[in-house]
Amino acid sequence: MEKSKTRSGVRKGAWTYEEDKLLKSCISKYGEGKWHLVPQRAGLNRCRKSCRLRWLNYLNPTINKEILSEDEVDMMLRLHKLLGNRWSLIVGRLPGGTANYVKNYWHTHLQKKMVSRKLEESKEREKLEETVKPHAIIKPQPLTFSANSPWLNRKYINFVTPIVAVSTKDGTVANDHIENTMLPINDTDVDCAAQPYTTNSTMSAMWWENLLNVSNDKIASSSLLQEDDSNLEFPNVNFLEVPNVNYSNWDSNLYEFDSILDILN
DNA sequence: AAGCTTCGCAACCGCTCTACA
DNA sequence: CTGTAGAGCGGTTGCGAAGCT
Repeated sequence: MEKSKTRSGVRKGAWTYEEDKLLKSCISKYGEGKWHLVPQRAGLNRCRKSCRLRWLNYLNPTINKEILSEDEVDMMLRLHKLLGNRWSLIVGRLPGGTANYVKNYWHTHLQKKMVSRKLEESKEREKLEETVKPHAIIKPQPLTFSANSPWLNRKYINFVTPIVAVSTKDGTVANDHIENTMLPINDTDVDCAAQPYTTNSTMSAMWWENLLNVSNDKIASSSLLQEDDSNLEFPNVNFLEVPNVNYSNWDSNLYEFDSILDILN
């Protein structure tokens, strides 16, 4: 650090006891803030930034100069994970600290800790990957039908009953979707495959058989089908829309997010 | 004991944000 | 809307103390 003066003649470098005394008495007299006036008021040959920094990082009596406890260090790690290098926000949760102190502490103590922790984690992950073979996951696949499929051809499924009431977002039922409509297997999951609704148990069993035997090239996701009608191998199929989406969970998630922000602010 | 290296922290710098004319 | 000044923040620097050889 240069102990010389700047071009404008303002002093730089370490603060002397006398300078500290002048700054302290100035702040106690006029209070914090209006830093551009502080050098003049205090009779200091320092820039306003330097005065502010000296007060906030060193002279302010609210600063807690004790060594951080384990809990506080743990809190700092968590907050840093959450907020990144936003020291002013982090220090807001660590009473008595200063942003500069927290920043310094992070760079000198915790950064290494974090690096070594990450290294350990990646080693453990590598070990796991060596010993544990990944499972082949068999996911249920949605089913598509060809236009000639007997399941959807009226001459074969004339016994199939009204197939399904197609809900609209406002909850009304569109009766003109009766032909070739399909019930989702589970009406809470719009991504699931559609199953023709039939009162005939043999037909139902055959449908399931068909589902299990279907070749991969016949598989398409229902979401894809919904995105673009041109992809429909079977364009007349209508899928149930979720009639009333329950946003209560979303609301509660938003509430939790707000709570986090409240804590941080 | 002397010289060198490492570490911790105070302080500076440059940039962004905000308020106001 | 734009320009300007003050305030604040995060990155970086460099001094001095502590530790090591």
